[in-house]
Amino acid sequence: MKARNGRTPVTMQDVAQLAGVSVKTVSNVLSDYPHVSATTRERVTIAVAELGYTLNVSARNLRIGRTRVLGLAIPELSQAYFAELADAIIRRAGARGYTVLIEQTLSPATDEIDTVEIMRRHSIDGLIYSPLSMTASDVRRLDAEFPMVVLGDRVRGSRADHVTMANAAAIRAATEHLLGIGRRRIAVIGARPEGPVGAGASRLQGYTGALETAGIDIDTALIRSAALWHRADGVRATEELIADGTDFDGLVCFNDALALGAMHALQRHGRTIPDDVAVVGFDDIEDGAFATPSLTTVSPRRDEVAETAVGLLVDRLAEGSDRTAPRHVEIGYTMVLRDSTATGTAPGSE
Amino acid sequence: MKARNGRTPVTMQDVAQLAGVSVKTVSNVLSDYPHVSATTRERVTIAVAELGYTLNVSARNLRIGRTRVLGLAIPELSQAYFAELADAIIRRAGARGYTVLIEQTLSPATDEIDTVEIMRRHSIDGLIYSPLSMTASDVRRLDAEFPMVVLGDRVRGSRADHVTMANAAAIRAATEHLLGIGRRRIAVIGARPEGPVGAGASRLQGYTGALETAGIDIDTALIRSAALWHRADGVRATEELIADGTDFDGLVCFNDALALGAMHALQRHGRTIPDDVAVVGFDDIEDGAFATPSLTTVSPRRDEVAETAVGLLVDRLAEGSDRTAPRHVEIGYTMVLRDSTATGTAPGSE
DNA sequence: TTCCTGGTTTACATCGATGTAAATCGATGC
DNA sequence: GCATCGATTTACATCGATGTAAACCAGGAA
Repeated sequence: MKARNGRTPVTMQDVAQLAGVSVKTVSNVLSDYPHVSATTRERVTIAVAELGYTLNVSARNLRIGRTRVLGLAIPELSQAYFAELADAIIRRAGARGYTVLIEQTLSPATDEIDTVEIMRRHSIDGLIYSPLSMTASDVRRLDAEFPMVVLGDRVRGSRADHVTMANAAAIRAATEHLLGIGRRRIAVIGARPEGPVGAGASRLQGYTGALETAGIDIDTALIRSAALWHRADGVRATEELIADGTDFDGLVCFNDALALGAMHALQRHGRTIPDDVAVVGFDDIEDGAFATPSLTTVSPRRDEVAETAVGLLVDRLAEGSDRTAPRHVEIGYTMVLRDSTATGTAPGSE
Repeated sequence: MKARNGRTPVTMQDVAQLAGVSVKTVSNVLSDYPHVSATTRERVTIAVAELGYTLNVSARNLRIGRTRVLGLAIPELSQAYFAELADAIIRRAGARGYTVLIEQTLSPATDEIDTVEIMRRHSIDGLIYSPLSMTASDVRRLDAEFPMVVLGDRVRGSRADHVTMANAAAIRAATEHLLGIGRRRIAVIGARPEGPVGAGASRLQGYTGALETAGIDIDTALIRSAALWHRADGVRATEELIADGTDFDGLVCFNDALALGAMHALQRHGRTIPDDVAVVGFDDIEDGAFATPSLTTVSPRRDEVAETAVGLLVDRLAEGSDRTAPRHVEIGYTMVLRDSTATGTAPGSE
């Protein structure tokens, strides 16, 4: 049992032996315990280097009870918004000494299984959960007694912390921007077929609210649903809008992917943006800035969301207080004006 | 010590006690050991449910010596190619019972530190490493005696498995496609300022090779470098090309982000795609399909790369054989023809 | 010289699970 | 009735680290 085949199962035991000290002293050196003599510290350091010793994290995790790993559950990484969000979260978490384990909830395999359970199995310290839209089982998940931050809409009565976005206000501002440049027949893409839940519902409220305030009647022919908020859904909805002969000169999309899909479809059908149709999106993903024309959008301040989410979670983990009341932070938004709603000037100017 | 504050540190011990069996029996039930009587199994199952017991993964990891977590080190998730790759890898890994821990190597924080060391600290079973371009320290990393699959270019003499792409051949095909539609002044964006290393070098070879075969002289004014292969770099290079007064009617970009940035810049400067300049990219990210005009590109078969990488790694972990020789798989490519190189017809047709 | 003090170092128990090998048990075969 | 066999179940050691508390040790005060 002593002779190993190929791997290097060097333990603190081995290091201690080589350095001629106790295991605990090795541990002390490695964890920067202050009261270690310079001589000892050096002997241990050398022994560590010589043996190529690496700490066994599983052992430490077991002993300490923490893993310094955060889980991140998002619908799918291939959507730019989530990729950029994950990027931001990984960076923030890294800055605080945490690594991130990602689980995609939109995967067919994960579909039926409780994500939280899966993630827990990997002994994460806490979870950041960004549900696409809240389903019954999501709500159940949120009730779990587990350090968790939920992104998106708030679920009342849950024990989790929440970081929400000003969905309604932001889409309202976007809609008002279109009204402000003189558009009156404003279509909207992204309503949820399954009804008034989650981000889709709040965003729709923003749209209708803006129109009502402006004294414009809601035309249901202008309200289009989209199942997944992917580019292809934007194309589909826009083509239906065109095929139906619906007249529109403005388009509010509930995310940038839909908007980019919509722009693609519009241009394929010979409509000029923004002259024939002015388009606004939501999310401020990088693609939008480089699309032709560049896309006006609402930035939900992704970095601020990431920072807040990680902050809330890490705070909660650090505190000895297990039972702090759930906290809720709402992040603001910023309008990002670009060519897809530019007035007067040609799309080439900036 | 027995009364806990808020958490639930239910252990197998507790379950065993409640079910009136030994700890090992509980373990047996949970790990589906076949020789357990139905009665016992049920008693244990009930006790587990009643106490809300969850396995302590750290403990199991320590005992077993494996964590079922794979590390994935990529430059940055916010780049669509890597996001889509990560998506694919997470799915494949999930299908084989592994979760994925992501580390971004392009982060300023990680910059100086050895990624492999960081990741190891998190007790992953293996690592999939996708370096942006090979640096000296990268090569050192590859020498680590640790189950690892490297994506991209091959490093000779490394102990790691490699999954490479047909970089040169693919870009050659892309260039030949432009030649095929009659372009003769073909610019290229993506050469590396730091010299002939990695993917950039192979891809440049493909470009020059195609031109040479076609009997066209290489004009160095047409070869533009880009540091990061982001959209902004594509914009910059293109604008320099235009500002310099360089004449060109075709453009090969070493990835789609560069190409999308280039298209943006071209259109801003009033050039029509593909009539004035035909553009091809590389990666087949989703954005390309929805850009205006849609982008012709080379698909490096991301899913196949992901499947192969995960497969190689998992195989290696499963095998008892510690010292299999490093394996190398080269994945093919597929040309994806779209409007940015369409001939004759207007960009609106398909 | 003896006691005290505070910095160093160490022995030992422990985190929560699983592998090993042996004990237990009921039924079968002679 | 007793040995045997396979299915169940269990006691115990063990994975590799860290917390606790006690031992050790050198220098200064008494």
